[in-house]
Amino acid sequence: MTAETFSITDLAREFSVTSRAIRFYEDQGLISPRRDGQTRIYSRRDRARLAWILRGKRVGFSLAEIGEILDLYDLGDGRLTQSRVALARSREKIAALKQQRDDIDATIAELEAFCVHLDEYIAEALDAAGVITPASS
Amino acid sequence: MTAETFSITDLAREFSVTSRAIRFYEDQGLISPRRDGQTRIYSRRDRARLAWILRGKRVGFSLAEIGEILDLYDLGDGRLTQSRVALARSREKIAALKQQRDDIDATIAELEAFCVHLDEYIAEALDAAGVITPASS
DNA sequence: ATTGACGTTTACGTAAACGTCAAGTAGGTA
DNA sequence: TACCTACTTGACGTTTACGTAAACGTCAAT
Repeated sequence: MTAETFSITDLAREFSVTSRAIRFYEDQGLISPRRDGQTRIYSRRDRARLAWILRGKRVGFSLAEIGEILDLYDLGDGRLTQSRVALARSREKIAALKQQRDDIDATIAELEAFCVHLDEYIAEALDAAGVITPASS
Repeated sequence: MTAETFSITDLAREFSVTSRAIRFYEDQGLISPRRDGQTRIYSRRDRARLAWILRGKRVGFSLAEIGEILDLYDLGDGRLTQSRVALARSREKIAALKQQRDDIDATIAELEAFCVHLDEYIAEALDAAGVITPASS
C-alpha cells in the first residue's frame, strides 16, 4: 500500500516538479500541509490536491483559478448559498473547458490536414526524384 | 462580401484584442502586414494568421510556439528536409494536444460529478427545510 | 482652426509562476 | 566532531504577454 504521508521531495519527484514550486503553491494558499517542527508533511489529501493543481495547470487554469476551484470543494460549513455559488462557478468552468476542447479539436483537425498535405508533397517530391514510394506502385 | 483589407482597429474589434497586442505579435514576427506609409494594412491572409494566433493562445501555445507552427505553414522553398521536419513537429503538437484534451475531459468529468453532489446537497437542504423540490414529490 | 478619432514609435511598468542563490537548521553517519 | 543530506525561509532575478503613458502625425468634420 502507498504511504500515508510524504515529504516535499517525495511529491516533487513523483510529480516532476521542484520543491520550490510546491512551496510556492503553499504561499498561494493552494496546499497547507501540517508541520513537524519546520518540516512539511503531506497527507494523501494534500497529494491529491497537488495532483489537481498540476492537472489544472495543464488545462490552462491560473493558480488563482485553481485556488477558487479547490475552495469550492471544501465548502466546510456547507452553507446553502455557498453551495449554489459553487454550483454556478463549476458550471462556468465546465462551459469554458468545453469551449477550449472545441478549440483543441479544431486545431488538431487543422494540423492533421496539414500533415496530409505534407505527406503528399513529400511523396511527390520523392516520386519525381525516381524513388519508389509505397503508395505509388 | 467581406473587405479585402483591414485596419488594425478593424481586427482589434473583430477579435476583441487591443491593437497593442496585435503590434506586439508583429514584434514577435507572427504577422507582417504591409504598410501605407506608417500605417499597417492587413490582408485576409494576415487576418487568418491572427485568428490562428488567438486560437493557439486559447489552446495554450506560447507565442513562440505559435510562431514555429506558422513558420511550418510557410515552407517557402518547400525543401524536402524542411517538409519532413514540419511533419514531425506537427505530429508532436498533435500528440500534445490530444493529451491536453484528455486532461480537459478528465477535469470536466470531475467537475460534473461535483455538480451532481452539489445538486443533491442543495435539494436535500431545501427538502429538510420543508421546501417542495421538483424531484421530491 | 480646432477637435476628435485613429494611427505611429519608444520606453518603462506589471502580473504570473516560478528559478536561483544565500544563509541557516536538524538529523543521521563516518 | 565533522560532514552530508534534506529541509527551511527570505529575497532578488527571469520570462511571457502585454498595459500604459508620452509625444507626435494625419485626416475628416464642425
